[in-house]
Amino acid sequence: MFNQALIQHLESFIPLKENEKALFEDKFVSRLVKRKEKILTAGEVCKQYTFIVKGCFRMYGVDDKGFEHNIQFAAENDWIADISSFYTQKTSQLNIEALEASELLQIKQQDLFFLFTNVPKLNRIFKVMIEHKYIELQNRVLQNFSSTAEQRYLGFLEQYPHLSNRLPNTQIASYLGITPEFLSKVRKNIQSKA
Amino acid sequence: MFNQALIQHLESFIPLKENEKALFEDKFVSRLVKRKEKILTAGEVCKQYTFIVKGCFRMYGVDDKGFEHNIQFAAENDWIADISSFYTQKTSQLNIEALEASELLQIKQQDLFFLFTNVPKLNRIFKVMIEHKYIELQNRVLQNFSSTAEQRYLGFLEQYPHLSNRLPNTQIASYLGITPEFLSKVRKNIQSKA
DNA sequence: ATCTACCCTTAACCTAGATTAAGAAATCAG
DNA sequence: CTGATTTCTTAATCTAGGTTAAGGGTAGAT
Repeated sequence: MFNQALIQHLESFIPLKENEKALFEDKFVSRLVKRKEKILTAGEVCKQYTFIVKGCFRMYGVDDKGFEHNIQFAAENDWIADISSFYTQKTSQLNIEALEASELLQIKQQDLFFLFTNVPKLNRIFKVMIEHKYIELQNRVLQNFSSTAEQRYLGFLEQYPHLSNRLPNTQIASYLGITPEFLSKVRKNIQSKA
Repeated sequence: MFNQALIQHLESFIPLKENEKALFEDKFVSRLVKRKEKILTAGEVCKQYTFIVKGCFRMYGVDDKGFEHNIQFAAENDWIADISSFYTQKTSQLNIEALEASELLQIKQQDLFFLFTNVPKLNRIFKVMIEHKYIELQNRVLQNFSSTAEQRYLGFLEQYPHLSNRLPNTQIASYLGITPEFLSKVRKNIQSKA
């Protein structure tokens, strides 16, 4: 029995025929990962495109001083991959790590390309998906520019209410580009206003 | 006679047939703009996808204190649009302004969608194009995280050598997220090292 | 060719956020 | 259930980069 979460997600874009669903069943591989387990490590090539059935991940880079910087989070019914490395097949500068014990479905590059050829409507779906990802990333750039740490934190709470009470503050701080200590100060300051 | 720059650019992805080229000729509109002229103003919907034949543009947002923040530059043989607004047809938060007197080719959303339908390979071209844009933006996010202003400036010089000696420092500062005064300090500091 | 608007730099002072340290609270794995 | 690890917070001190102001240089429009 194939996982309904993925099919439902894809059909939220365009309905699929039974034989198309069967092709997916064939190519996606189910996998369980533990908390803190990495599904991509910097220096490797990103060979899998991952759909998250259950759980939560972060994608992060490490700077020259050894500090980690979260670029994005992803949870249920979302996709995660280093798109740059996946499409260019060059080594990735990024890591993808489970923040909770998670369940996922993965497809290899060559199998995804097979599906692009044999299920043409998948091109449209993935074009729209990457457009969404692009827009999300652009909003992130915009938000980073235009705000103090407090404004960015409030923006984050608004944009990711389902994640904000699920992620440790230390991970949120890393996403916002500030230290956990300063986030603590910011939170205190917000509370004293309310 | 149709503009060769656009055709050459598109054919760098996939060769086109004569009748396909004719369709482009029909749908793209040539336009000249002066320095400082805006081709998109925040609050409007981005209705045109723009190919730059000659000249140079910046895309920027304005924060709540009235400060401008450059998100990207684009010059000859590159495309510029607020992809978010263009695809969603919601009002844009961004402005696109000519930094030099420029020559461009524009296509309206409905005409581009017409071409997507009638020249199917254009879907592939635009999928790859947006993948490139996504990768560029992700690199920008990564670079912003991982560096001091000096490192980011050096990274900018490396990544955009053709633009760095063409743009006023004040625009570069806005891209890097620092003040022109501080960029001046950074430049001085770099020189005294060399 | 020249006037005007923009651009670059310097310097003195100021603030948001980093760093370090350390204790209390929460969460995870066995 | 319990010890081990992670997480959250506070506070003192420090620094990268912002702000303001002002002079000189450069490039665009007419």
